Amino acid sequence: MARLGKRGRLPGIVDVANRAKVSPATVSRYFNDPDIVRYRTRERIRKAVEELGYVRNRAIRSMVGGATGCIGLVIPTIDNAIFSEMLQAFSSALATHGRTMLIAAHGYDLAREAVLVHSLSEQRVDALALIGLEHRPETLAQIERQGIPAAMLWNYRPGLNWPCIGFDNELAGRMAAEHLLALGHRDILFATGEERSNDRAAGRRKGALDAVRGAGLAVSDRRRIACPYDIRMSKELIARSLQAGGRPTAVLAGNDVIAQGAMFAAASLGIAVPDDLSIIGIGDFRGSDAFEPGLTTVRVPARRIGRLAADALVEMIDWPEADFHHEHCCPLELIVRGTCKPADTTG
Amino acid sequence: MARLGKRGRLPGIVDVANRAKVSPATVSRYFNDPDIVRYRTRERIRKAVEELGYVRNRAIRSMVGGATGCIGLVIPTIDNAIFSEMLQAFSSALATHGRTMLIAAHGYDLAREAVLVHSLSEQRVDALALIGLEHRPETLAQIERQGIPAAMLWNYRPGLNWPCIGFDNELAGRMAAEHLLALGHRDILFATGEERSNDRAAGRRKGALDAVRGAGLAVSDRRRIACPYDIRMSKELIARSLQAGGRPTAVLAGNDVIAQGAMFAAASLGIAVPDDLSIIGIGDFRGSDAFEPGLTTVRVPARRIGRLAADALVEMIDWPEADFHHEHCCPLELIVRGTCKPADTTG
DNA sequence: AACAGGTTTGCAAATGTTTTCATAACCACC
DNA sequence: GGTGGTTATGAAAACATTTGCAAACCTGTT
Repeated sequence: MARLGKRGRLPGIVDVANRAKVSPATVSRYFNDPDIVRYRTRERIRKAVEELGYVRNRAIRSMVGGATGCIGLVIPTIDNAIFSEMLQAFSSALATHGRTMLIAAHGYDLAREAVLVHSLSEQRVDALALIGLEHRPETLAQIERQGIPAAMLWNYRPGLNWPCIGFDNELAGRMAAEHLLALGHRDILFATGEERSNDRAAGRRKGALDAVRGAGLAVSDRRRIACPYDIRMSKELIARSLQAGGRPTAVLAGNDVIAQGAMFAAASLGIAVPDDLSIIGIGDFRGSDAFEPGLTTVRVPARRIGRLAADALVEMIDWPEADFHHEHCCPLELIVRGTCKPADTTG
Repeated sequence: MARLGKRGRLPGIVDVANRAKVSPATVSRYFNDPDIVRYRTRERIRKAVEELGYVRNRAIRSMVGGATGCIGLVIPTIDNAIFSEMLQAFSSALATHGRTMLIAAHGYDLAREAVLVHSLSEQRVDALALIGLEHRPETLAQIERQGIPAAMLWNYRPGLNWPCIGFDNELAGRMAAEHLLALGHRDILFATGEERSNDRAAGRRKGALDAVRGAGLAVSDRRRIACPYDIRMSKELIARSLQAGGRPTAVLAGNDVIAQGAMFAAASLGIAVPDDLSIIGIGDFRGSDAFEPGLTTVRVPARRIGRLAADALVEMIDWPEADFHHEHCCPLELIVRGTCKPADTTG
């Protein structure tokens, strides 16, 4: 099917070797361990490479048991403010290690995730990063069987037997809830993310609900809605909920996009934030600080996770014997800005 | 340096062949062109593959002139709302063709772009997509020498001798300006993107400025600012400009992020939009419609570009002889929402 | 001039897959 | 059972690189 096409035969390592009057072996060493080849020889090779426009084939190294320099990332979706911050950090950290990022998105479908992992195995990625802790058994089996170093990102649970770099999503939910409780809010609308194939959203909801229940409060079903990851849809859903009689005094949003939707919902209904309604988010996305008023939120260390994950995976590739225990639970931080104020307790 | 590590020897095609009592050639055919192998044989191979957990090595195919199934995308930054929409579309369109996306970000640095293209060549990507029309000569030379099918995305200029799929950035700027002019605005603040290594931002500014100058208006330097791609910084820059005496009646933002910054700047200064200030953006990012009021903007077909680009590249890979002339100038659309109203011409 | 010790280099085998060409198996029909 | 024409399979070469081992080459010392 795939034909050779226009690209005539590209120069190979032997072409370079011939031109530089050395053996292919030496050219190989020139690339992989330059220090062991003599300066004079090195210069000759450099020149030959330049004249021929030789580009070495890294893909092929997988044959000889070598590394391809590609690291795979399997992600629910690219089109997501907070993931893309992490992505950017991950990819640039990888670049500093001379690696490239192979990316595949499954659209919050764990069955598809399994096929993506398989497909990335076919490319012989040197390592693999997955989002979340919840995966199909065949996905995990595949990774183990292939012996690919892998890490799970974004979510954290102690005592997992996989490297994992993330934060405690339950804690995030709890922190948001506790802030609201501390401000005296007793009637809170929980607008959390959809939980299909998404253990992060589920964790946050659980944490938030546990906190308010722990405070002895009941949460009616009317006060719990699941929002998609989309400002406009969140806005509509929340607006509808806010219009139904008996308005809550606060909204706890599963992430900042939902929180932003909540702010616009309030604006569209003429509800003043924070005077008539408090709103808290989770994430602290870029731009959340620019809102008017600035969004109060729980900051998630997205860039940090990306960077740590890249470093950890590269370490696992370079020292396969060493048995690192990569388990980072990154700290969360409550960022108080302008969208929450004490509940009116005069009622 | 790179050791074999824990992954003991993985089963290869000959292991499968032995177990299935066929030759490696047949196993190869089983994967690449199943129809030509007899059903009974196919079944035997299927079983052997399953029992051994064999995963074929696509990376190695590059050796035999085959395709790796990887398509490279070189992008200024991943962490950008509008690119990530395009990215998502590109990657899922690629997935439907059974390809994976190798991604590399250069941070608006064309020198780094050149090294990324080289590094992607080393991975033997089957095709390459670049953002924008402006690139280092060595970048282009590299691509041509390697004979890699390539396309330039996002920007469009007719008569380029590279495949290109994008839209007319000058036109986008002009459309925005003309909308404002048609509403009677004569004093406009131009808050466009930074132009270092960014021909898209430059084009938009030029188009906008040409339009107002064509209408016989002069634009003072005070009315032109360059904003980074960041809501908060845009907000600050624009707020500062708005506070300097003689407030404009409208802001033309180089993209929706800047426009959103402008909206918050106005909000922070107590300036009513659109009553006291009109704002128009370019992009129509996800969420721009949720703002209060909804952002008037020029819609850029990000997802369409991603999809078309993926299709075009795959076509170029599959039929290397065919001389397609891939040149798509995607249409723009003015989306009128609530942030612009006629200028108060009573003054 | 010979030698020791270390540094550079070349040879050749090995790697996992595809592909061309030739051969073997199969099928339908006489 | 033989024949001709497909169709399915196998053998072997080719692909671009790495690497263990051994040979060649230096540099300085006796």
